[in-house]
Amino acid sequence: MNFHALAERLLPGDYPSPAFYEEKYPARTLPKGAEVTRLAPSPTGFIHLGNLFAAIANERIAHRSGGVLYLRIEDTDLKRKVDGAVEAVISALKYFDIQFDEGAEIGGNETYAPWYQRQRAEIYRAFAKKLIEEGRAYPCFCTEEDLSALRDEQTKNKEITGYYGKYAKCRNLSEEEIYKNLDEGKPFVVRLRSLGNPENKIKFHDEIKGDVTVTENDQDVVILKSDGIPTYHFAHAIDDHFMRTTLVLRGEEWLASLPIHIELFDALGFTRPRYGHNCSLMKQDGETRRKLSKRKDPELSLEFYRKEGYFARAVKVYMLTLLNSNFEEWYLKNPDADLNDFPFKAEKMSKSGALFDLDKLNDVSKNELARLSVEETISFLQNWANEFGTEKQRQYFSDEGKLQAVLALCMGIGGKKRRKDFTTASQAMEFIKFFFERPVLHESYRVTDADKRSILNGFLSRYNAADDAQVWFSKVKEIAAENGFAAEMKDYKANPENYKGSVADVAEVLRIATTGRANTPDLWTIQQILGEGEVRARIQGEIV
RNA sequence: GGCCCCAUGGUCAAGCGGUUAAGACACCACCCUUUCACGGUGGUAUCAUGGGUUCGAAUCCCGUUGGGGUCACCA
Repeated sequence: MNFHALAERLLPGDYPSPAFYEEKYPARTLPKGAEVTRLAPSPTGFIHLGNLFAAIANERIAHRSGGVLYLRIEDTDLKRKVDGAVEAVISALKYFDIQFDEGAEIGGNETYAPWYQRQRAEIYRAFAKKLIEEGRAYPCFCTEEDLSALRDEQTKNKEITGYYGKYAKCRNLSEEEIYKNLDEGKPFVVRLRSLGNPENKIKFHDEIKGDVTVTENDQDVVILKSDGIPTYHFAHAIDDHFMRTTLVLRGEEWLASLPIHIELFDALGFTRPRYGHNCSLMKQDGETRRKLSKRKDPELSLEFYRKEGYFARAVKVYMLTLLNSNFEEWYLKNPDADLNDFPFKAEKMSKSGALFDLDKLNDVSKNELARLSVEETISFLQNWANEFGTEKQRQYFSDEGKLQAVLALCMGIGGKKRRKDFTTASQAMEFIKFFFERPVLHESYRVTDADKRSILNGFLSRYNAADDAQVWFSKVKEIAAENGFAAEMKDYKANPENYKGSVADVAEVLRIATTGRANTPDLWTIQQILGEGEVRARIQGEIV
């Protein structure tokens, strides 16, 4: 068979030689040990926690080593394209401080452009043509029906499915048959002529999983689809070679196709990059757990976390604790260090998939938010409110002095210990709501209606906003004594049967009347912030 | 089903042949306290299973079980 003639018929025209491309996309000059990693999403525009998880790992490894992180868009499948998706990916990741050095819509080092695979069609065809010329690839005229019939038959016979060996019908088509099909205008794909034998095992070192054994590939995989666009596998080999990726860090769902990639790199005469296959983030789904899925878990989209108002750094810290098991310990020891100073290591990544734990994220969030100053908190809350808050919430920011006082109280500024009441912006806004809006729903009082009125009236007759906290509380004690409640906690604890309750119960009545809630930060301070008129009005409103 | 990966408390996990099997989250109790939050002290709870190897196994080997992934002209 004249492979050159066939190649010319299949992919007519002159294509540059491999040497040309080797020169066009030269090896990078980078310091020793520097890693070139990449993110290569398809442009669906949807990113979830799992993507962020992988993105952080790639970013850290590139930048810790003084290397490069680039963004390549795998748009070989037209069905997946969504407008504005690339910008959405970039901005979502930027929110978590993940910056690309080069790539689609970013630019940077133009040497390795373009970063959209559709714009790289020529190079894929050049190498496909070369493989055809070498007899390592061939046209296949099988239709989708042929293929699914084949699959059905193989399934029925309990054989391995796929296009391989004796099942690869078009593999040994005669020259006449090929040209006849071509003359008839039949569409074709280009398949790799696999030389592998699944009996052979390949020992392979994975940067995360360690030594793994994989089976040699024997599938004649499609490398060029009928529209002349490469499949992922082929594009991966070409792009990661010519973009000079040193470390391919990707999800472990790719481990199964690693044999294909190994054979492709060999067939093309490229040196393989190193690989690390990271486990995916899992989600509890009923009795079992499964990989996060963009279809099934919309609540795990990054957008969800922005809407809830999770603090970006908190999400990142949590991801880091899952990513590198020694991160948490390091962070405890170096609470003030830059996160980027953490010595991130691929080999410290877990081999088994971690269950996403919202409790833990919330705990991290509380701690992170408790590190902020009042000013930082205001700007964090305001950014959130401007985008996701209600009109009323945005008005909280109009009286900045009041807001500062509220936050200082709720965050425990000035006290010995910071409070940790805030987990997200939306929750914090809800938490401080009663300072700005009269509570509509009050928690139920636990004293009798008569006691409630008596306590509230007793407070109103004594209340003076000029009182300091001590005087104020001594008045509360008076009210307690007057109504048959113990003024001193220790008296109550000693003889609970002698009292209706304690001063704590009295304070609770005042707290609910003032804020609508049974649990709040210090009540005296709250009343100071609210002002005498507002306090009286609220309490009066509860005496009906 | 074939192939591959994985397996320490409810969750994330340390551990690399000898430990009372760390730590964090969650949970419980107590302390602090006018409530809550914070903080403090203590507690419940883990080596999937069966065989080896070894003086000695969570750690090494084999089987079993369980979980996950993958088997496209999608990535």
